[in-house]
Amino acid sequence: MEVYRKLSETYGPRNWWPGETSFEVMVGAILTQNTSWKNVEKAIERLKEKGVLNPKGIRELRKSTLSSLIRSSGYFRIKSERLKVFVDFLFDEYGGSIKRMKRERVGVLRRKLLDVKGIGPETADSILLYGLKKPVFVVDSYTKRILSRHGILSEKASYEEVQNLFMDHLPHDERLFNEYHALLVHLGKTLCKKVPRCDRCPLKGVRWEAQGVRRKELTY
DNA sequence: CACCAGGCAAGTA
DNA sequence: TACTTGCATGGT
Repeated sequence: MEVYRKLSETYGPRNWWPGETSFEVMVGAILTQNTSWKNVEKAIERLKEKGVLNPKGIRELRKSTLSSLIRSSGYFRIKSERLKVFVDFLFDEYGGSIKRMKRERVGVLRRKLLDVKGIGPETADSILLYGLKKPVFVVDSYTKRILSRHGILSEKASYEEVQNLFMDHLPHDERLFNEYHALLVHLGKTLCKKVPRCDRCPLKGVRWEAQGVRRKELTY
């Protein structure tokens, strides 16, 4: 928790996830796979202009048309297929209603999402946390990198392993998980890159013991 | 020019 | 299970 407090007081509220509706957040979660958010924003904007940024709109678009609208987000052929498969799932399971989807038990919904082709653990958890406000911790490459740089975990620890490290030792609070992950991404983007800038890192000297990890002084 | 960005699935051994 | 490759645009 000391890590969270430090990041929070340094960077302040990150206001994640940008998006006017739950569905918009879910679409963003798929489009941002291995892609910069900037490129996704343009695609989201084009979908809005066309008035199709809703379950019915995506469902009724031709795949080729959808591809052209989301071109800026990269992997556009694969992602148009993934959006199609996702909205089909939404209609098959919940009649196209996000509200009904939200009523599903988290554990059940997570497993169902993981069965959807094109939705892996990070996308599923982003949909749950940022789209539906469920208390699920999202792990991404920055999270892994930061933890491994600090010697907490191996660089190739499994997704669940990293996720459990947080969820086993933090209160299951949606707002905390939201802010914590957003802060880790911000730190990753600004300082914890391939060539790290540890001299400016706000976590210099901070301990992770509140994570349930044995005391470990960070060394820079 | 190279490298990266808020991953995932499919193929191979 | 563990590794490799394809997917693609746009910014630095």
